[in-house]
Amino acid sequence: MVTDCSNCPLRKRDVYDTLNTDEITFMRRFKVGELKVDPGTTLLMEGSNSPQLFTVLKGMGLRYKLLPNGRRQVVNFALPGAFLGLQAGVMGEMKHSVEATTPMVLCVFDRAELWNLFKSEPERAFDLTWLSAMDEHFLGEALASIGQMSAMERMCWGLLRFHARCDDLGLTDGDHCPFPFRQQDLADALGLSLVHTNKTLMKLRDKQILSLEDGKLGLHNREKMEEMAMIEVERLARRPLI
Amino acid sequence: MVTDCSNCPLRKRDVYDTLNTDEITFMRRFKVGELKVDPGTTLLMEGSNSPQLFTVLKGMGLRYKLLPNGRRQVVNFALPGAFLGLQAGVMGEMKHSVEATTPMVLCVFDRAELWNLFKSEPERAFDLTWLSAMDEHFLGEALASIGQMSAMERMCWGLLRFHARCDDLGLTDGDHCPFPFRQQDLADALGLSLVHTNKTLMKLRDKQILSLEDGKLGLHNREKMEEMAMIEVERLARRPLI
DNA sequence: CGGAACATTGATAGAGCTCAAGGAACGTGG
DNA sequence: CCACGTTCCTTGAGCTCTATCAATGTTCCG
Repeated sequence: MVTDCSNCPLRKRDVYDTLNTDEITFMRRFKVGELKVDPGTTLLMEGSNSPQLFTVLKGMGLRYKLLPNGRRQVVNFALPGAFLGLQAGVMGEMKHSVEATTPMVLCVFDRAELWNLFKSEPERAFDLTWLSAMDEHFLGEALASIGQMSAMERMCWGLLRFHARCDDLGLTDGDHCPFPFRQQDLADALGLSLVHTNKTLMKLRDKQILSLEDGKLGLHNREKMEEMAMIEVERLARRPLI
Repeated sequence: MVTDCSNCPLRKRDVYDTLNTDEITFMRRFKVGELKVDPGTTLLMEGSNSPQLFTVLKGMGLRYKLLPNGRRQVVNFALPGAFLGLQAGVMGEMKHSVEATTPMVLCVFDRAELWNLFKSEPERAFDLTWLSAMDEHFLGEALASIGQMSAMERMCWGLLRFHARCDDLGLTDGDHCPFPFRQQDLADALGLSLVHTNKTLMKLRDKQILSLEDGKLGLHNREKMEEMAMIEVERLARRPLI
């Protein structure tokens, strides 16, 4: 049973822009199907030129780059609402891979239609650029964190950001949000070793600042974390959804 | 004397797409003027909502983020052909600052016209998204380098990338290319301390791998550098120019 | 000449890495 | 139902890479 765009579960959230009838009609045509994948599935591969673009409907995944020396950099987390494959869409080649961490459900779009979107749906095209600029913003912030902050600061930054993103999506329950990733994934995202990631988490647990177990992350002292991460978590007014 | 779009000095380079007459007409209307600035001038400020967008015609600058603790992360170098201000254009706020390092000449565009560009010039809109995706690609690579590589590897990566970019623009002279930045800038770009940046450069100089003096960077053993940086420098076929 | 900006170099310390080992949870097959 | 392998988390020890501190050198300019 495929979800219809007019009934998109994501779009009901406040953070997402609403669409008029014509726009929904276009999206319905643009969408060619739905894809359900198991954990561990590679959705897009670095260097490949996928004929398909995706929007995450449910579940979580990882965007990452593999280095020739075997190391891995997690470039971002893929949460519901994320648009995957834009690089292949405009540049002809993915610059990172995307892998499912949990079971996922994705809207599938035909890449060949992307050009029509730019030609006949300038609002959607604008939204796409918005999403791209947003990804760029996030990457810039990640770069600044990894380049300039200590392990403890990075950890607070990363988990605060993740929690805030979940909050926008209505996935939080009080201080808690889902966190289906391994410590190794977190380490690869923050540019830390697994061991040091574990020890840093332990310190934060000992201080009752956070909890992380059974795939649940709990932030019990966000003020302290924001202080260490040197950020104030801004809440997004709205964001587009493709 | 303002450069006319039909006579754009950048567009003559092979790497840039060519435009037809209609497209040039639009660009001419989109372009509202030219700006010359001295070294040190801040072109765009993080958090601001600039009414203007720029394309770099001549000169070089830095894109950077300042952290509350006073540290700075250089997010990218701004070279001729770079489009500045897209974040403010689509998201309403710059997420990093841009500063001139050398004297610069910039094409100035009216941000209010950006929406018209999306509505009436889908090819240009597509190009804009291309540029945004390219920036995202670069940031992802930088993140992987800073997150996963040693100081020596990062240094080789950064300088190779910079040199290759200059090469695309025809700014190289044999192994040499301009490098008007301070070691502190390089340090802030690579997430290293100034002292360690200096020592790493010294090692590479001692090994005759590179030279860096009088604002000129020389790569004398690119093979070795590529080996350390774990990259192969790909040459871009073409890229759009706004 | 004095000061500012930038590059260079040595000494020291510490944050974070690697190596190594053990524990907990879980699924599979005998 | 238990043994065993696998995956992930945890912890200790030692070491190294890189940061920080401090000082000196160089160039340029007012």
